[in-house]
Amino acid sequence: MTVGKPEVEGKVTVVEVAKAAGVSVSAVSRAFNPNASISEKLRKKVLAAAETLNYKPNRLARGIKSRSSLIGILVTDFNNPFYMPVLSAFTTEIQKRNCHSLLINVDGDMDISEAVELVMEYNVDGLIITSASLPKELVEACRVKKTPVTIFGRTSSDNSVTEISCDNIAAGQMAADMVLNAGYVRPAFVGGPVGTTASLDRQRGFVGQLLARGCQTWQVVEGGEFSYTAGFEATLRLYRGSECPDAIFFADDIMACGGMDAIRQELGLHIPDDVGIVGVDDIQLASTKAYDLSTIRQPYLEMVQATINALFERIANPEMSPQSVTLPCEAVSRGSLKPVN
Amino acid sequence: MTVGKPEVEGKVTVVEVAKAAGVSVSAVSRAFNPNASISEKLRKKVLAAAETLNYKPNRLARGIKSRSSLIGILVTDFNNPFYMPVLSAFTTEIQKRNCHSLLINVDGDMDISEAVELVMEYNVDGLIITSASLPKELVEACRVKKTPVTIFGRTSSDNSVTEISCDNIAAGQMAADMVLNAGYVRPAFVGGPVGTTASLDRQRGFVGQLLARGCQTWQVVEGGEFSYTAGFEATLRLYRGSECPDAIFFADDIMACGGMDAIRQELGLHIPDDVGIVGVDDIQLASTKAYDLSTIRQPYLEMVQATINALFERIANPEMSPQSVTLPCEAVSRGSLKPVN
DNA sequence: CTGTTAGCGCCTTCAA
DNA sequence: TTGAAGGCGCTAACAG
Repeated sequence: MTVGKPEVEGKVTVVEVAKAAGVSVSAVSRAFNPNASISEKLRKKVLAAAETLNYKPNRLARGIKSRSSLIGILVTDFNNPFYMPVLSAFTTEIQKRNCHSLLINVDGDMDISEAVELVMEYNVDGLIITSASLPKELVEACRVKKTPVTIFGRTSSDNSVTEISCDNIAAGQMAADMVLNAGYVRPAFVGGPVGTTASLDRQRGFVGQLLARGCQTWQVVEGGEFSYTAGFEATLRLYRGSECPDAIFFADDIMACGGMDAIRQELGLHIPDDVGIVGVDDIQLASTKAYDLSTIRQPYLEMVQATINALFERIANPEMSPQSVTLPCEAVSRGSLKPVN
Repeated sequence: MTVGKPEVEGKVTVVEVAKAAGVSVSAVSRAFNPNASISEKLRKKVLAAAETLNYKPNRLARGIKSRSSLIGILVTDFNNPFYMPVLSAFTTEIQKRNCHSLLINVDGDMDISEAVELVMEYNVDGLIITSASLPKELVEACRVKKTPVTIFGRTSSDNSVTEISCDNIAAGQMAADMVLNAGYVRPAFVGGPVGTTASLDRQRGFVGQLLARGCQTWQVVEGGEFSYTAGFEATLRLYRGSECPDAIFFADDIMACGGMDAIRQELGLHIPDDVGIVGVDDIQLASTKAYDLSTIRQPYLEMVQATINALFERIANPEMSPQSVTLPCEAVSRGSLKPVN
């Protein structure tokens, strides 16, 4: 009825292809399954027929019994620019493996538990959770359902679920070294969401290293969340106190950017001469001339790779036990710290 | 066998629930379908049984015959921060309607056509495409399959598919007015990806209004893509020429930020005194103190709403004809332009 | 309003 | 290796 591919009116299913190719439906099914036993000749014939009919297997129907080829991605912090390239990398990697991403936004009224139950309704082959931990009973539920889960950017004590993150304690230590090496003497730490292991570990590493190197004049304030505004306001609060720091380590870059703007625009201080700044992540913004932010880079591409690898390994082999990975961070020196002389 | 919900070993399906509730499977099915005819009493009974068994309908099985409750989202420009809140809003709105997002990254080697064919394999109920147009034959394919499509952030001449965008021509005009009203006399336009209607329309509106108000001393350069780097480099190119502009209108905010950094850091000029800057979008970055960028805001939340509304209307009523919407933009004055006196 | 039954499109035993 | 047949979990006629 049209040009090119014979646009079929009705649905084209295995039955139509089988008919056209003069074979059985199971032959068609097998032709489309990589690890089914079928002769090259038959497969060719089927594929040819499928081509002319413009047949595509229905993934939903397939997913009922076997793999859905759906990977659930639960995102909890959509406002943090850090997750944009992360999400991009996840979808790319997932697509490379002929699977696709069911993206769930866990920001609003939905909580992690609901989200997990939800994706289960789609029979996802695997589940990625960004920066949030999983209640014990959900871990168990996933285990029963044999759905591999990987948590990105978070570590917990127990290893009943595979977690990929960077070494946040080392990140804090590196930040301390950068600050002290540049000659600052009254550093402060501005924390992210309270209770987040990422933020806590960075704080612990930072303070620990300050103490180890004999620095006693430090302070800590809470930011409350990973956001520009939180960094901005925490910084103002910091300078309302009596002990004004000469360097600040922010729990992440977007907070650091907020803090830098507070320092320059509201407090009228100079970076890096009056105050030195360090963040964590190395988001795109950090490398702009406007911020030129020294930071501890999270190797997010490697983290994504590791996450995907771990996930698909366990999809292929569900009996495999969870295996966590912690990747090293890297210090990136830019103009927000005085040069080391 | 455990605490709380009776963790069932085997799969729990309509059959088990029906058995437990002492009803038929169709009763169970109906209990979970909003617009099925079933007495409140029966539904209660079924729901109770389902609750104790911890039953959840299998969406894939359901999707085979009727709605999959999957909405495909095709994203072409994952690097532009503008799309982060957009994506967040899309997922939120879709989830509000008890559907979920199948996110496809069309950045890499995959093109729109492949992506569309792909989501079709998942029987998506609807399809959202961000900032890319759809080849004619795909429009037809979607029509045949009765899958509603909505294009976000783009307009084309033909109205065979519903498109939601903002008034880019008016945006360009507003930018021209802002620039001229602030007293600049040699404005330039820096374009985005060549051939994009959004960029072209902004340019057309901008230049048109300049001419209408008697300004003849303008110029146009190509940026090539919506990115920080593209804006940065196009700006340097601009100032290598003989005609140095005293104001620049960038095709979008992220380009404008790149341009601002080039102007301040590389060229040593002052904003807004030496050069005035205007962008389009009003991304988060634009309102930071570091950039404080005057811009033409795209009403992205309203655009998302309109997109979702149009999409779900057509899902509910597939015979409805496509209907495009163009929303007004809003000028946002900040420090990157001299104040109007 | 409710139950029975026949598919949806595919995969996967089971024989041949 | 191939084909025939019986599900997978759910929905949608069709009866009652």
